Amino acid sequence: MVVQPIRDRRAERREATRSEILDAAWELVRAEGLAGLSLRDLARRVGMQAPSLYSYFDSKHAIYDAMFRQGAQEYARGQALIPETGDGLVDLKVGLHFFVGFCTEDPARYQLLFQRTIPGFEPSPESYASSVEGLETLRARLAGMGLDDDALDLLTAIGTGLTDQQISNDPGGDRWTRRVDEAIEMFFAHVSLRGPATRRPATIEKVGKRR
Amino acid sequence: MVVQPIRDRRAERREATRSEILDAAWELVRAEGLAGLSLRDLARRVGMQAPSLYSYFDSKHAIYDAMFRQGAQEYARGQALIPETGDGLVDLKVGLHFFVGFCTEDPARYQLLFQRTIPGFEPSPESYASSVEGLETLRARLAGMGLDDDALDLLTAIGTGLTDQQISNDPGGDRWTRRVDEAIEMFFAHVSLRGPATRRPATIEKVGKRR
DNA sequence: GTCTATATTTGGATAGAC
DNA sequence: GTCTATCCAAATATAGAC
Repeated sequence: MVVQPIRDRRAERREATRSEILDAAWELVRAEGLAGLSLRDLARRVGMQAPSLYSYFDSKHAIYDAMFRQGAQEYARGQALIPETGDGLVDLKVGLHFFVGFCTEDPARYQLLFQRTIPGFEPSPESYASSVEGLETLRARLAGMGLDDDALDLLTAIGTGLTDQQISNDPGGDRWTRRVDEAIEMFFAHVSLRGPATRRPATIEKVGKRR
Repeated sequence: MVVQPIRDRRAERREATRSEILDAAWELVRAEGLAGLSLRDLARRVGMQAPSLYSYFDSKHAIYDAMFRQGAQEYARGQALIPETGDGLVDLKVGLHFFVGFCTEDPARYQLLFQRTIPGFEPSPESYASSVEGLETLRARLAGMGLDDDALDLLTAIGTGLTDQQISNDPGGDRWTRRVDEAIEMFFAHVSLRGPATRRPATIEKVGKRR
């Protein structure tokens, strides 16, 4: 028989309020941009005065950290839920649709998780661990298809490239997201060509101009 | 015989100071991040007090705008200087090396030109025109190779993807920049396959999770 | 053109009453 | 736990003397 642990109503209440604050914070950054999060505005949204927030979070960075953690967990959970068919091409397409969709549906979250543009903010080790989880799931799946870390790097570049162009140059549209399938076909054909032992063609030297 | 225009020494001096201020602004954003540009710091770097800057620029945004214009002109000039061999594969490689090199050598400039993360800042029409120039050059070159705007969009996604991953996850390194050649080979093989009239395979539906 | 002085706003954070 | 009051710092921008 399972012993019911004693409920701590105070702790439950506190958690509920924390969660409410975080929800409001997400709303705010979606509207004002990630850097536009201010404690005054945030407090007003939940019907508090700014100093009251300090009963729930030690600092503004602590709020960012909790948001980072939430976002990373959402990503890892979504990633884990992607069905696998065994057909590499199909699985890659579904996977990239998930990634690009996840990022473009909330650019502020994308910025927080993948771009790190908040000056002075670094996720705590625990929060960072959550973010590694999603990438590891992806790495394992690719490995199952016989693809190594080099292929992973190329794939993530394609994913962030489509995402970034979509967000920067056609927000709310689908000028780049609609090319996910084509991009995966291109990638798939490419990695299908090279076996385990491959030599790379000669490299062109970098042509750059200094200011 | 060419008539020498009368030199306006005052205007020359003024232009020199403007230029000096902009140089200092670039140094500052490279060190502190694009959003970290403050008029106090900037003034101190050129031996002025903050209000004196208003003799040269109407506002902080005007400084960003001048920087945007400079960056766009550098990009357009560099783009125009890229030699063409007529060998499509080689030309694409050289072109992407230029783009990725240009972006990664100065992430703050990349952010200003291509990502638009400064809240409230939009380049003036004249400055924006400079930025379109570079992209148009690229478009024309691709057209010369028989590649349309769809191919252009895919190529820019690859370029910004490699750039973004490099800057975000391996700053100063070459984990992604060293894959430029491979990425172009992948892209080239892909666009070589489809002729002018091509049908795309069936599309996989988007799999997304809402928060 | 450059300065000092200042207005104005806004931000994060703390002290202490209740 | 929540509030008022306040501190402190930093930012852009303006006014006016020199």
